[in-house]
Amino acid sequence: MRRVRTSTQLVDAAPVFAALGDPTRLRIIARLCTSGPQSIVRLTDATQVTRQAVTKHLHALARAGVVRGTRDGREQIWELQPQRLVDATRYLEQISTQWDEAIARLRALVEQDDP
Amino acid sequence: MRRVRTSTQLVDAAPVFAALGDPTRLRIIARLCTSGPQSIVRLTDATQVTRQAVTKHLHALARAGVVRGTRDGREQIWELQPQRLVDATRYLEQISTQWDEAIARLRALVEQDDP
DNA sequence: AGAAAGAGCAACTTTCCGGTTGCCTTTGTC
DNA sequence: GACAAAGGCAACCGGAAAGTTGCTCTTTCT
Repeated sequence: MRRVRTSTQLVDAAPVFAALGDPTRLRIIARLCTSGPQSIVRLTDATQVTRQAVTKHLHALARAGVVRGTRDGREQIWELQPQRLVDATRYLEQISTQWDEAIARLRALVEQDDP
Repeated sequence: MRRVRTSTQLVDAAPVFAALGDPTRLRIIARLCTSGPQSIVRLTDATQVTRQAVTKHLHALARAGVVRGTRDGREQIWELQPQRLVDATRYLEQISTQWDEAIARLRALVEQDDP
């Protein structure tokens, strides 16, 4: 089974960025990574929306693989799953690198024509 | 004028991630950074949607500061504006770092209680 | 045992988003 | 000047997404 690498990367990256593209979700993530794993109610008072809204956001983040939830008694504990974030970082770095190279080529071309 | 740094960063970061959270837009960005600045029609045949759809996406990207367009004759040339992407990368790195530190603190706590 | 805390499920509303179609303006070229 | 190429503008549509409210269920605590 052959796969085109760049295309696969691209399709994989979009949902992660989409998951990060909401201020409430970003706030949840920030809270999760400063204060560690915690329950929904604790996460809720970090935001300004309902508990159910936070629940939906957590499921969205879980669908993107950014977060993981485990049951503990009557509480559901959510924790960060940083691998996908690292992947996203790599992807952005790669884009910046490619762009820098393109600019370098362009500059070389210009200087060659007009030294 | 005083500003809360983390909050400002958070609010600024969300629109950039939202802009990156669409496969078609990611494809446009990839095309822009491999093949350099180019017009809408050239960008359109890198995707599988209409020219107007591409135009909308470009405006969305411009609103997020990821891309910039200049008029040249009857063509509109769009080019990447990598600063925001670099900012986004920094933000993700910072989150990962904070998370690692939180994990380290947690581990230290556990080993202290149960050596 | 009974109350309260934590959470899940479902329905509903409102707004936004991706995409298309249709038409008009500007610019370049023969 | 006529025609084609590039693009802007506006209306429209279907679906997703964010958020709320209301109810139920399980677990814990007293």
